[in-house]
Amino acid sequence: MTILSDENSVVKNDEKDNEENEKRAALSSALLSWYDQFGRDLPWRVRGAHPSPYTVWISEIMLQQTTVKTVIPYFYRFLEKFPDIETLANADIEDVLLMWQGLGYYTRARKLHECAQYLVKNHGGKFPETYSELLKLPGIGPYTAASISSLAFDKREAVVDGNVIRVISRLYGIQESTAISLPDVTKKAQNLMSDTRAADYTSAIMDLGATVCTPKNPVCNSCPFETDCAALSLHLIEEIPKIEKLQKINKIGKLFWIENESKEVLIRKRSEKGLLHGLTEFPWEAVEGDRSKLREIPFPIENTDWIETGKSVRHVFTHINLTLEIYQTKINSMKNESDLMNLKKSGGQFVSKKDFENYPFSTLMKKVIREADSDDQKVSKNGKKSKKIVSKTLSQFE
DNA sequence: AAAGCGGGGAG
DNA sequence: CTCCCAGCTTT
Repeated sequence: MTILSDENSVVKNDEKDNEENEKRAALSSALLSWYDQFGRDLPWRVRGAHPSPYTVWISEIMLQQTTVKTVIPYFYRFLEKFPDIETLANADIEDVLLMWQGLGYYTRARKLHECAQYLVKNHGGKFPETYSELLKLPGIGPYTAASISSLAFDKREAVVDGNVIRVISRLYGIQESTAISLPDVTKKAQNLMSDTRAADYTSAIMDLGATVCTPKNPVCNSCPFETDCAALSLHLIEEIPKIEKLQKINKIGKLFWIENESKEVLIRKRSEKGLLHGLTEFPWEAVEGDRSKLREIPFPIENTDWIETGKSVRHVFTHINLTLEIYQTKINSMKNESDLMNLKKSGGQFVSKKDFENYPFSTLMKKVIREADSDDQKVSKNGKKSKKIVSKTLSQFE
């Protein structure tokens, strides 16, 4: 190679870099113009100003794996009850869970509480501004660290979530046969980010993914990237990004609705580990597979009739399809004295129905309450009521 | 790197 | 029904 050609090569690369930079700047500018005109107005968003990090934080945590529409009422209620970091830090975790009930992924609420206490203890009750400091906080991962840093503090930190992965992988025509490379997407998203309007860029790319570059039926003729989108020109919009789907398992189980003579119902607290940990529930047991694997009545109470109500509740988790058949019984303090003692010893307690509102139930248990608490019995196909007594003695217990 | 973790609404 | 939404933590 001659010196001349080396110089040419360098010049060529510079020109190429300049072209790339201009291209990115043009895309970024187009995105921001689109946002100025079509961006959404959201409760946690302040046009022309930056929301507080607390506001951003609460909304971002709530929005994880759920939808804007679902979050909005929770957001208002939560901020009214816990208006700032210190109030949240001093709150009882049970009250935080109560505000969270029905929103799912309850670890988020626990980490929220934990993080507030951490901030009070270690950061003077204020949020740090940098990505790396934010990343150290409980419950805050790469996405939320970037979102707080950019939205509240206008730092140039690119968020990467499902929306961004979709927009970026389509724009650049990333069509991996396996999983999308997160570092690759992050780098491209970071490059695309505006130098001057970091916060607005974050809002803009999220809005684009949510309203235009949607998973199904994207509105490409309204997209600021229409003429630049690789996936669109390749006719691969519906194929990108490629998502692998996971296998679901079916579970069947029984749930036991036990009332005492005061019409109070037995509840208990779930263990602190695993699914729905720490939430309130009625006793239930489920197994994988079909109902032949179920134990008759795994809940040992003497001298009582268990009633198969014919009612059942079906609930779908991310990775489990669950069906619970509801069994009922009534016990009283005279006939079931030792049972009552055992139930209390194992963590059960009787609570009146109107006090249910003071306990954090999952949506699954709320379904149970709606079903079990209705007086009408389910009528089976042959017109007969399916309610029947299924067990009378302890001999059928294990 | 993979699995676990909720709930809801759109199509 | 299926898909997937402003992800994080644990193993």
